[in-house]
Amino acid sequence: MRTREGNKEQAIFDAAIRVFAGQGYFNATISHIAAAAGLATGTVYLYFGNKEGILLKIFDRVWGELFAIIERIHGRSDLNSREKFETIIDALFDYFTSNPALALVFVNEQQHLVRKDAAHFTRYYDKTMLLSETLIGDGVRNGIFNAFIDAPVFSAFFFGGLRHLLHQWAENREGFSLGEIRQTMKLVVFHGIGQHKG
Amino acid sequence: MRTREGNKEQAIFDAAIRVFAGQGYFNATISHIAAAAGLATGTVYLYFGNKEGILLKIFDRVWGELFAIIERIHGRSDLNSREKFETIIDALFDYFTSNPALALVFVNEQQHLVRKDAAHFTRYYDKTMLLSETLIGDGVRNGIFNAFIDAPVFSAFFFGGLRHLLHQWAENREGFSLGEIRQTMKLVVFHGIGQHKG
Amino acid sequence: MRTREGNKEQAIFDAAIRVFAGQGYFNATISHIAAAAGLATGTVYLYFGNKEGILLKIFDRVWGELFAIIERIHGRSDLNSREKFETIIDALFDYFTSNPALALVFVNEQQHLVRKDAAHFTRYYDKTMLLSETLIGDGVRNGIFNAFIDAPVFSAFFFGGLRHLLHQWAENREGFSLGEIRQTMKLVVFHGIGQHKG
Amino acid sequence: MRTREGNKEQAIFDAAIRVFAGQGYFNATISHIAAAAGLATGTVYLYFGNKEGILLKIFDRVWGELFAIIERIHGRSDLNSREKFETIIDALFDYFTSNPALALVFVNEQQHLVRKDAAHFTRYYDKTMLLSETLIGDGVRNGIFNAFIDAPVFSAFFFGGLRHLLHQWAENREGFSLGEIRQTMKLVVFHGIGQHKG
DNA sequence: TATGAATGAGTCTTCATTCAT
DNA sequence: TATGAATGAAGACTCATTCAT
Repeated sequence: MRTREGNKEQAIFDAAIRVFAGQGYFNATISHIAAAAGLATGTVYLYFGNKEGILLKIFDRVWGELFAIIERIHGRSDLNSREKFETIIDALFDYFTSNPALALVFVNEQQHLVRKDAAHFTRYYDKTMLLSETLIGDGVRNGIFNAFIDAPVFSAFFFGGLRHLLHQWAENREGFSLGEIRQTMKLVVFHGIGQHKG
Repeated sequence: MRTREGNKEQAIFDAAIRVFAGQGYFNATISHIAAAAGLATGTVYLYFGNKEGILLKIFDRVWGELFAIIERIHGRSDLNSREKFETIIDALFDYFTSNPALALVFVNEQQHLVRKDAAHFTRYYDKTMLLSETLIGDGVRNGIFNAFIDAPVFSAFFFGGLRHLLHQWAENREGFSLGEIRQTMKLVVFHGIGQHKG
Repeated sequence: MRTREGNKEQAIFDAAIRVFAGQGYFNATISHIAAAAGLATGTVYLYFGNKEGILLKIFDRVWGELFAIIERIHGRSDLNSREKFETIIDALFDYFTSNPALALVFVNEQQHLVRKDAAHFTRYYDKTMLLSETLIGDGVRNGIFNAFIDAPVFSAFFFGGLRHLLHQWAENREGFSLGEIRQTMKLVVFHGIGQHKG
Repeated sequence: MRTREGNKEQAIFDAAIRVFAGQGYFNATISHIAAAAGLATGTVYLYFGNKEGILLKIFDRVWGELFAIIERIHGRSDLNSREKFETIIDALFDYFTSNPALALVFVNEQQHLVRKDAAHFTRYYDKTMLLSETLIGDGVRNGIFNAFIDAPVFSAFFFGGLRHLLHQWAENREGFSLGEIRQTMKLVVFHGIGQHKG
């Protein structure tokens, strides 16, 4: 028989990320993805149930990995709350650094899946938010973070800001320095932009 | 719905916002929009060149108005930089408060237009970012803002955070209190989440 | 607006009968049917939900009309059981005489619908069989029909024979004389092929 | 299912009958048949040229065997015409009794092959009809059958009736008793349903 | 203008068939 | 032979857009 040489599923997966990133989920066609993977159209359906299934798998994998990363950092006892936040920022950027196209898909195409199966997709997001809120709560208790912060609102704000920066960077890697981004985020998140005398 | 006296363009405009917000630009059909406006399918094409044209006009109008608002606040001499930022936050939420559907369209569907005509669409965004950067620069010069802040990065972070909160609020107005959101944003942006003794 | 001129639904209906008769349901394509009706492919979907829907409507209409015909004859008090049977034979052939293609579809394509929705499609058949069985029961009671006949089996046998003759005639109208068919059926059904002396 | 020693062609043959009977020729897939035979998809093509070839072989075999059966009975000198007919009825039911699925395929799927290669497929049918007509001619000559019977029409009627009863029985073996069916067919065919006094 | 029926290009998806192993 | 992964042609169906009224 014709054995599976190489990893075609991975090839489709990668091609889909590139194509979705380049033209968006709705403008992308299966045929285009197949061609980008160097395969025939029908082959895609040997590995994925349908177009949406590809996107689904991308998000499942990314969210799964991101959540694992965050959870691991969250669980570390050698870091205080502030250091955890900073480590998370670094880890997230590290995750996407080698694959800007993936960042674009992650940032741009989630909405479609949420519409189709909100329950499935808010799960990861919700869990992540929860972790963030716990982290803030811990920080407040330890006197590291301000007690006046509304954790859910801050978490959403933080996630949105991070997401947008990721987007800007992925679209225009020359215009944005990753180092600058990480640094600024850490500073802003911790100190705000306000000048505090003393 | 019967259309009010010749205001068909507005009817289509409003219907499109509702439909785009509800199902997303790509899942929305012209016929559905027409029906939501109480008009026949073909009538839509008397007022808009094509489907994309509707989305385009929505964004042109929203960005135009948002930019005008921000510009006006930016120009006020009775406010210092911090107050300007806070006023802008309030103004933006005020703008969308009466029309959450518009917020959803604004937050979710811009990417499509950027893909089609990046030049057109980054113009408004870029101008807004510039204004924000100027504002920060002023604040730094006046000792109100920290000098270590990278203005472009902060502006993008701020925009992203704001956008996401807008999204969360629009999707789930019971779950998020606008007052809480505004308050938290102001605090976080200015003070950060870090606890500063003294 | 472009008003519905002629009866497009009927045109599609008729075209579908011709195409289904000519190549069979599965070999027929919507595009072919549309072309046969002098319309664009998409137009078919303005009048029928999908391909199966066309076949369904054909069968619903034919069965409805056939059943009405049979029921009417069954209800006549001026005919005895034998005359009713003979009148039914005539009426059925009359029904299809002007539309042999319809006969072919009726005879060849029912199986597909039965597979999809047996409940829906055995209803008509079952009702018809019931009518036939009642008719036979009446005839037996009146001493017109033999008491030894198993009504359900005979009814099915009769239906099958009729159906096949319809098929043969529709496929090869020169080879089979309708008059001969009707005459033979009546004789066979009533007298059998056995020679009875005396 | 493990294939028994090299009898793969038969395994495919049998599996195809089951699958065709269950879902119909057009809904059946080669992969499904292969799986039902416990073989790989490609293996099917080592034994059959293509999908249609499987159906073709089924019909060729069945028709060949049925024809042989009928011919043998037809040639017997120890039976008169009536007895031959009755023996044929019994033999046909005997043939399918052990394989209802085969009956369903035989009854439901012939039309497809006729469309593809009418010449090939009417041959068997025509030969069988001819035999039937000869048998009737003999009976008439011997005073056993009525002279007024149109032999071709009767033969077709008989074939159709038989086919349909076979179908009903194969689909619903509990509902129809084979004994009842045979008995009724013999009676109806010979005596008709009419009550003959004296 | 307004209508909504008609169009047909464009896509997803299936599956008979091929082919490298 | 046997396998089952790979192919790609074919077809159902959708929907933005057009157009006759």
